[in-house]
Amino acid sequence: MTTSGGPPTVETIAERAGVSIASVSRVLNGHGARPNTVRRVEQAAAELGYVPNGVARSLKGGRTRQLTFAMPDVGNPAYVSMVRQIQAVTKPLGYRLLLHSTDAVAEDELDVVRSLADRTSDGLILCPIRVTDAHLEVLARAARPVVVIGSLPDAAAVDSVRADSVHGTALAVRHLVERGRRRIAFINGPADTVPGHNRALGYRAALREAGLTPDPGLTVTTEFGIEAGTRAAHRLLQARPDIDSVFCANDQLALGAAHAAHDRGLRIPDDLAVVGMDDSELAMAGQPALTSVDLGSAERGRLAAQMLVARLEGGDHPVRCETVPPRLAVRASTAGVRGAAAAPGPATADAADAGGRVAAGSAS
Amino acid sequence: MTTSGGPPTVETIAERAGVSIASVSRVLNGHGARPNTVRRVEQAAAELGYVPNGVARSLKGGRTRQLTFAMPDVGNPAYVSMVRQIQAVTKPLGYRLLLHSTDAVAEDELDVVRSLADRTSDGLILCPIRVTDAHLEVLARAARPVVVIGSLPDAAAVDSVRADSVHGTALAVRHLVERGRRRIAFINGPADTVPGHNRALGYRAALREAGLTPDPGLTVTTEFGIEAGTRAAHRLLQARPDIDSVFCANDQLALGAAHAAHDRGLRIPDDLAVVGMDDSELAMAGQPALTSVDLGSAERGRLAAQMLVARLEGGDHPVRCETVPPRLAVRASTAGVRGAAAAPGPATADAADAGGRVAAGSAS
DNA sequence: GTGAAAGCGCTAACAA
DNA sequence: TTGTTAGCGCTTTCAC
Repeated sequence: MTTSGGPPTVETIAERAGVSIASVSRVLNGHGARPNTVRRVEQAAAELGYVPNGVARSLKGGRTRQLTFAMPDVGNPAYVSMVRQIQAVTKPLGYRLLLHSTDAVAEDELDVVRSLADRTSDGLILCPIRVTDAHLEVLARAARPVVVIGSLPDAAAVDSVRADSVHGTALAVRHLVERGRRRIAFINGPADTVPGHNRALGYRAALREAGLTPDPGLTVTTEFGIEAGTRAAHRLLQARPDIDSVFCANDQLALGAAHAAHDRGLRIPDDLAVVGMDDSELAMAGQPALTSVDLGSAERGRLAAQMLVARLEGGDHPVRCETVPPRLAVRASTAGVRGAAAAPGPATADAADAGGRVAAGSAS
Repeated sequence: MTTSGGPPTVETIAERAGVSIASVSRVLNGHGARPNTVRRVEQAAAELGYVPNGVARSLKGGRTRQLTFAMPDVGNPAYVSMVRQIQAVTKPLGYRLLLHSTDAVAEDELDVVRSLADRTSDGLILCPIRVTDAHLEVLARAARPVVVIGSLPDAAAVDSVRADSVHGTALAVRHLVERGRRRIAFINGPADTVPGHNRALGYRAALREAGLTPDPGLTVTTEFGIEAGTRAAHRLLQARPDIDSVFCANDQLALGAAHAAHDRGLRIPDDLAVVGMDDSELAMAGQPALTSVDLGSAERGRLAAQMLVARLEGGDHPVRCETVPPRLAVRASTAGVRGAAAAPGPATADAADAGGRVAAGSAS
């Protein structure tokens, strides 16, 4: 059965053009042929509306030109901005992007890495919520290149891009101190994660650096989410009405905290300064607009994509580990006590500018 | 060359287990074999850490178990909630999800449909910004099942799920009228799209229904975005300080408008009531929380996924076209003139409750 | 129940 | 330059 009912294949074209399938393949891949052959093949292909079967091609070539991105939550703006940057890097190179939402379930993350063995994807960018020993084990045996967005032990032979939440947090605290705040509360996300732990470290370190004594009663831990932020802030303001500012582990929490403050009749920033984290669109949505620490989600996504592509297309090279420095976007929610609005465009300062030593060792 | 250096294949296992590759395949697919054979094959597979090559499987079977979702913008919360629902439906069925951000470029959308011919994906959910004749032509020849999220001519033989922006808009306007507002402005998104056009229709119709005369000076058209909303609202409030409420074509615009109102010293809702659209997380982020029309992004995503799966797995069935009714989430930004806060949980009302006739003909 | 062999659609090595 | 042919790894007849 030569020309059957299905979609056209190289064989269909070969028959129609009166050449062999090898010639068809050559012409279609630009591997040179006699002008006359080229013309006939191209015409036949056009007439039949031929599109090469990508699966067959992949089977032969061993590459699918598909990349996978696995992150905890599609809904989180920080990950969405990673998706956007990854697309920006890989799409022009002809890669398709497979999306995986792990809902922060570790077993799901492991499965994604394991499934690289099915040859369905050429590489993976993994954004785990927490790296366990099981992760390291599975990553070591990964069938395809993987780039991790997050902190890995130095021993792990895996490319990675990390944020620096220690210094990011410090950036926020220092900024509040500079604006004259002294009783700086902290609404942290889940503490049993690497970033959560590092933010707590950065917070305490920056307070001490400023000559302030960390007060355990000023730290609250909760899940991420606007409503969670509202509840946490109410609890905090109830127990400690003396605080003059609050730093939140992401913009959702900060927005929730701002709501709570308004409910209690507090003015922002006069009575309470608020700082968020991630510098997502939500920060602009605040009333007033929120100062926010940008941990470089977009930059991390871009770097990870570039590293993965380099691993796939470049030759072998040593394991890379990049750390993206945090930046502070200053807005009206931390304006000086005089209540003056911040400059129109958000002022930014990277960790170094703000007096930070971006120590690679303690980075996360 | 039998057992080479690459990853294990059916042949590797066959050798190790001392059986034929056919038996390996049968055992691995649960097609019955002698207990002893089963045991030996399973053991060999386990020892080798065998994972079937998905590409080879697809080539043979003609299905990739991959689905594609193409939408205008990964960053838009409305599409993100579609992604989440699509995942929820398809992941348990063993499908992977390919994501495509078309940036609202029509040619990109067409390419996605055309590329179905490469057999790399089993089906597509397409969310076009505007359906042109070229779309219809390409859709008619699609190599794989497609479900469109959006409005299609009745003649198109393509499954589709549509929102009802006409009635969604009317819901918002009626609600404002009920709350005693009379000078209701409208900040619309790009007007040269089907939804943009329909929102304009719904706005005017609802005003007339309430006995109010649409005033062209009260409608402003702009791009989507928080800052665009702020600028549009400033323009509006400058030219027409008499307005008592504003309806915005999405939550970003509404948030921007709320900012502008605050800047001008207007109180929400007392001086200006604000209604958004999409009922995204941004609505909760407003100060006060924004009343918002939910056009059912999540529901549309879920339905589209179910329709696609039905098309792929069920037998043939007639073309389906579902319309998702809008809902109104009432929050503090439209509280009554007395300034009382809305009930804690958002009250919702579907189009029918609010007195609408959900006419299929005019739906979009 | 099991094995040999065909073939999914393509690319590339080899011959002519 | 062109055609013949051998696989890529898998599933599935078809004999035995």
